[in-house]
Amino acid sequence: MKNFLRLTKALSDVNRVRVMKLLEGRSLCVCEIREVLGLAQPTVSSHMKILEDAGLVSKERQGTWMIYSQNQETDSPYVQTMLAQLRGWLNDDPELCQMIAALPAAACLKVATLKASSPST
Amino acid sequence: MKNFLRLTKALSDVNRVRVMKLLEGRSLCVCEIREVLGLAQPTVSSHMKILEDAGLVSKERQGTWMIYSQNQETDSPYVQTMLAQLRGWLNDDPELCQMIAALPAAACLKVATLKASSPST
DNA sequence: CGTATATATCGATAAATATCAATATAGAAA
DNA sequence: TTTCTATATTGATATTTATCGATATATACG
Repeated sequence: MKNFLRLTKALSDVNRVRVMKLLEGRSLCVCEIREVLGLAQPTVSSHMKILEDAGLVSKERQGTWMIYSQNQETDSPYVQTMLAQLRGWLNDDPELCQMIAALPAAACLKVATLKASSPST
Repeated sequence: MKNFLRLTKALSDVNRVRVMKLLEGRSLCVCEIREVLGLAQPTVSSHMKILEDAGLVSKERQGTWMIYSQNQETDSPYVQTMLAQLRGWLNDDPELCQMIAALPAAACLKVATLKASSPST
């Protein structure tokens, strides 16, 4: 029950649902999420911690950036089901469409990838 | 988005989730729910209104009782999916099992049914 | 009609939550 | 090391929410 409630509570805030839908497109760093949602950075970090505790997202450090992704490798049936269902839901939400369109073309990620695959080593 | 959040918020309270699981067994009146959950009657009415607004339950008056049921006839895909999934979830939750066991054998409903099908008319 | 029972609504209060400013931490680069 | 950038944590505040007592409503029964 506790895990189930962690999941439903995580998905009961509009900004956290937006994050989950944005993460369907690609992984995002905190600064990108902050930009798109128009929230303060600590607020975003707080939301991401709640999503992580619910098992909905995983994170990976890339230099100073913390890259958040949908946690597809979860072993929670609740999370598995909700991630799959969410993918088919809310796809015509106008505000969400606007946010996805406003997402820059992976500014942080591009740099991070460039650095990771840099031929300098 | 608004409807989706109504659903997740409705399912983000432990007592409301308990109600939904209890309603899998049979319909319940407010007084039965109050008894099993150990909450005050206005609290239960408040919870049931939230579940109803989310589309998760329907109600039917039978005399002075208000009988609540799972809203299987919903046209919301969110609700349809969650009702179906919930049925397979939390079935080994010890507290829930205890509550289901503690449910009297449809005291209110029996009387209501007796009256409804009474041969006195 | 008045009484009794079940439920809904109202009003107040306590707990939980979302938010942000300030600060701390961690890694990268000079 | 020092500095810079990105993120996390802390502390305070405002909003939301869960809860209950008191009251209102609605139905059944006499």
